[in-house]
Amino acid sequence: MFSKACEYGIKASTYIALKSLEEKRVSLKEISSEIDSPMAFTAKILHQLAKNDILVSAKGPSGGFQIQKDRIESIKLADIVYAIDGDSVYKGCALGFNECNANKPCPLHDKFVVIRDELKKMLQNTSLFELTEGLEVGLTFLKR
Amino acid sequence: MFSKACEYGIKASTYIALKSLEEKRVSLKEISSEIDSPMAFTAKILHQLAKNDILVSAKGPSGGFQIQKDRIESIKLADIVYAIDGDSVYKGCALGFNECNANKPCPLHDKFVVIRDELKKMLQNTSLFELTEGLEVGLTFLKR
DNA sequence: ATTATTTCGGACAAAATTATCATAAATAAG
DNA sequence: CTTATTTATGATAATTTTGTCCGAAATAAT
Repeated sequence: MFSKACEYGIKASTYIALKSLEEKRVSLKEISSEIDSPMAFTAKILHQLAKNDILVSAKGPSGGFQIQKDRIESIKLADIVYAIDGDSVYKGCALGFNECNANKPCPLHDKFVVIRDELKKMLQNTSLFELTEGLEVGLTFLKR
Repeated sequence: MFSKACEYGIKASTYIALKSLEEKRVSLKEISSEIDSPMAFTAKILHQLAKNDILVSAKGPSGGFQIQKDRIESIKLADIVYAIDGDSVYKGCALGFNECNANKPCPLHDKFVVIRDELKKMLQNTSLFELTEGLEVGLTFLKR
């Protein structure tokens, strides 16, 4: 469904959001340990998320990553997915056409668009804050 | 969403179904040309679908692939996807956990399950016959 | 029977994705 | 100012997926 990069991106962002809620900046080391992801690979993804203005990075001792507290509720999963995987999730054709639309649809188009749009809606409506809620009370997990 | 292999598998099966409706067997060459897919790679996928009892293959001159006419309506997309991609589409976690369930869910689990189940239902309810219908009347396409 | 055609099946190759490593750049702290 | 720490960045490697090649096996037609 999502690329590994995107999976790590969402997990990392969620963890960073959780810590940012209590004004804490977190290091790459802590992040990749807490979400159980390869450190160097995660670094690249975080860098990309920073470039896309989703999180803020700081170099040097006591540096790390953080999300502006007042944006944790307005940053949606769709923003993260878009920053990493682009719009493939939203525009992609089930059968792999570069273009596929009502005008010249693949045989699965109509049925697939319904699912794809639901996914899109879900990602656009789900904020980082929502994802932190379950984590905070130990109801959901970022690693097994 | 689906692997390339799966995309080709669905397209190929749909084309074979279309031809099988008029009692015609089709060659690999014709198939890969009609769905615009790499021939040798498509061969492997077709072979796998044959092994999984979704289509029938025949060697030798005038050989090729075919689907039993009376099964075109009962073979669902879910069968094809399962034969090629396994159950990852149905059991996969949005954030990549090997296991992810209500008991120990990832932060996105509840919202994702809704989408995943819709996809599952759609695939289980869509037959090859349905996909051929639009093709026959030139409303849908297998290549652009 | 021989031959031409077509799928079968394994080895191999290319491309894309995922992951690692090493070094540079920034910066906080002493 | 120096040092230790941490992110930034590009090169490289491993893995997975996608795709190719070629000979084997089957079989229809001559």
